[in-house]
Amino acid sequence: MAPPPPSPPPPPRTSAHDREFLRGYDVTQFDRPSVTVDVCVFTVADGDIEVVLVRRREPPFVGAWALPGGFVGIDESLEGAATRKLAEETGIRDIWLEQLYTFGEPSRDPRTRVITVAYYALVPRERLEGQVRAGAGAAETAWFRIVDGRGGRIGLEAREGGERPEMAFDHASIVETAVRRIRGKLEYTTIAFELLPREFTLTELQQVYETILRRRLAKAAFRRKVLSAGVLKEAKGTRRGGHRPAQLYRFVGRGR
Amino acid sequence: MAPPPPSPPPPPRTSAHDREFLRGYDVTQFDRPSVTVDVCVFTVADGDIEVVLVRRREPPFVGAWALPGGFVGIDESLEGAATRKLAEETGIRDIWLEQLYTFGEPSRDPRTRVITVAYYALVPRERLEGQVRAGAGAAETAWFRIVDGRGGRIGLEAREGGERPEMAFDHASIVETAVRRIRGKLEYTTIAFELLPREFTLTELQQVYETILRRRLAKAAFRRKVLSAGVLKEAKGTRRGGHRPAQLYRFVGRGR
DNA sequence: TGAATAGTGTCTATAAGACAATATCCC
DNA sequence: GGGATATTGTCTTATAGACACTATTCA
Repeated sequence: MAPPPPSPPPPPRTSAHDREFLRGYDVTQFDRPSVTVDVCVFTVADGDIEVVLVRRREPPFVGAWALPGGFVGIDESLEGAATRKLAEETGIRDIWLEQLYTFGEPSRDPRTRVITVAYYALVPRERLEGQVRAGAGAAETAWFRIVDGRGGRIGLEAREGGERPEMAFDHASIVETAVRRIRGKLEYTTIAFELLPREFTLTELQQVYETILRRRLAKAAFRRKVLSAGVLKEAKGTRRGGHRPAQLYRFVGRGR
Repeated sequence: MAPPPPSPPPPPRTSAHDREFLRGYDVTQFDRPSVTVDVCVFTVADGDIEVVLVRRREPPFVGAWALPGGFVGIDESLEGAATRKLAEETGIRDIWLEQLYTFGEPSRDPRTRVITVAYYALVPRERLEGQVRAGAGAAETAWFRIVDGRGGRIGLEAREGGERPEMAFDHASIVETAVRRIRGKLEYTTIAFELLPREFTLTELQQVYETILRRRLAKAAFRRKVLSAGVLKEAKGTRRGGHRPAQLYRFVGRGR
């Protein structure tokens, strides 16, 4: 092989010509959509997936349940906006967050054209005890169990009385997309660990998988597979509770 | 189980209160980012992945290579905008398209705050012969081979002389994200078939997999797996060429 | 000691990888 | 027939699922 020739220094990101153009650039020359973020925060509790919603106290959809979210600041990153709105409206902070999908049908918001970048978050149940409270723009926050309905639809569990909570905008569709994404990624990523505290037992891990996948897994095979993946490290103690104590593990990812 | 009570009719999507509010709603009360779409069109040719780029003839980044894309119309869906801009700038139309990710770092465009919703598309090589041409806003279009560089980076193949084509904005990062996504989804979806014509041989299918995954696959195992998946139907003819002719297949998905 | 859960061992069925044998075409 | 590729068969190895057995704690 011939040795590679020396590479020239990279050109500047903006040229002098560009800078001149930019001075005369008018951002108002096009009609622009508004951009929001919405966040689906999920946890696993007692064999169910749950999502946190806030009750709207401003139009549109006053009184309906919505995902925490809101407008993106002009100098704010998308993930930054998602983190900020989540903290403002629900008090939840310092959690794992990942972009889900961007929903932009022209009719999805009755006010005007609004494109929303949806995120999903997974959080251990314990982290939330006493932490969730209604903040700015939210009249109330609550957890809703996710259930699988007929026709493969995924939605909120019906209340006593049989009616399902009404969701604002296309947020029901966003939640459904998020649940499908999590189910898909569960098997080839390590997102399950985001739903568990720092230390956990293999049975607790298996319960997370069983809840999200909606089926029982064989215990022996599950343990073999998880342990051979080499992403867990034995922790010091055990979890005790009336029976044989269970070894605690910690997620360490590849290596270490 | 108790029989479910009759469910009340769903409430209207917007209430009278909402409508009154909307009459007075001022969309200009917030600073709004601009929103664009960008499209990564990939094909597989001669053992390489290739992406189509257009040379910019307007600032910023005049002369640099960019993904086909542009501003989203105020009443236009995101996918509609992606389809439209792709046709306008490259002449490519009627192809499979899927949303990739939304890039929104505040500094990613020197003009103003621009959030871009990126899409990726897969198209059979044959479909493009003579179809790709530079259109509105593009000085030139060209195909670039994708190569894996040191440190796990994915980028454009260097030209003769050793320099790599300069890409506008954060488009190099978008292309890299798209290639990773395709590599990941190849194994658990049927996107590979989007890269092949209506009828193809199993060897051609295997070559698509080998190109994208960058490794040789065992022929017997590959055939067993693909055929047992039940998504192919034998087509009428064979592909002839100096050797034993190969059976043609057609992708039919589940069932039929 | 018994109930309950943790953890391990074994057998079988299935799938993946390696390798080779056979089949069919064109020249 | 020879070259080249298509297609199938077989053997080995790895993995998943089912099932049962052992281990440990607390009441």
